[in-house]
Amino acid sequence: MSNISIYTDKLRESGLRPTRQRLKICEVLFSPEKTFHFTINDLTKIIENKLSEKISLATVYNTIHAFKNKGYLKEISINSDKSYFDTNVTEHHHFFDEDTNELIDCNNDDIDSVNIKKNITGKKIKSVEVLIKVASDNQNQN
Amino acid sequence: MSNISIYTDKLRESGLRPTRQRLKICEVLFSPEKTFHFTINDLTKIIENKLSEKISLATVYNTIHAFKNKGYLKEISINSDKSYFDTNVTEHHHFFDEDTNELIDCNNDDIDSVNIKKNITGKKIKSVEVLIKVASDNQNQN
DNA sequence: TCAACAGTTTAGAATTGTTTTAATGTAAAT
DNA sequence: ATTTACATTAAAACAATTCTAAACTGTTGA
Ligand SMILES: [Mn+2]
Ligand SMILES: [Mn+2]
Ligand SMILES: [Zn+2]
Ligand SMILES: [Zn+2]
Repeated sequence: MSNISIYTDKLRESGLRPTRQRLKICEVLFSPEKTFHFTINDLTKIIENKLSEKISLATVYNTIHAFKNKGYLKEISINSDKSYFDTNVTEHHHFFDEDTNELIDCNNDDIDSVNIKKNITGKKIKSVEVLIKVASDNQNQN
Repeated sequence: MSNISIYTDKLRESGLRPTRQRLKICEVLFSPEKTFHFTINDLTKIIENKLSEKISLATVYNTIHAFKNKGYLKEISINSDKSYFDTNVTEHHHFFDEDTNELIDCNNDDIDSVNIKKNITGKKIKSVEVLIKVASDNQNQN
């Protein structure tokens, strides 16, 4: 499939030139039908498999940050160990499975929209997100 | 005030002996009327001011983790830079001010309780928390 | 055509928050 | 008192992320 022009557009929109490495990142991120969650390490490994060649961590970080700033990716903080990124850039909620450290999207019709009665003077709400931590029954609570 | 026996109890309950350093940590954490949010660095500085003496980071980390495991503190992840801790251990929601990097508690009557219609098979819900990111109007969205 | 430029890749170094280590010190139990 | 277990500490190790600077690549325009 010739998604390549889509990828070059996204890169240019993000202020980046389309290069071999960056196009491969795009392929991994934007060709799957389903959105997904990943860490920088996940992504780097996937790319090195597909590319059969090393890619520099600096390139991955740079590209991911540019996409995040442009709004083509979201960053999700679960614990402070490492960052998770999300190719689903719509505002949505998450389950986090503490047994497997896995993030699971929550469809908007799985949660009633959150009704906030308070506001901070002089501040605008930028996002409202719910995080539901789950674990198998016989598990020590976090 | 003689909160000291309260502090020693909390320490013992957490599996720790009461020492000068740990009692000072307790005083900073548990004597204020209002709950508050802090980072390890915040806390260490406060303690060193009150104590007029250095305290080892390792001691602070150990004590804070023991309290967290016992449920006397909560850990909150906002971004992956650093951990925030909360002396308010009830389940509650937060505003996060992106301009100042400040956490603000959300009273339970400021948000309708979140209604979750989906569940993950074999998993129990451990917590449900809402994070509302805010910023001053003329601000670039995260 | 090809030199000059702007932006890119990369390995490795630096930085930051956190955890571990191991030597020394202190509280508690006997 | 003596012994034991646990604490404190500075410093080292660690892991995620960011920065650096040298080599590289694609583009531009003389
Ligand atoms: Mn961050
Ligand atoms: Mn870190
Ligand atoms: Zn998601
Ligand atoms: Zn709070």
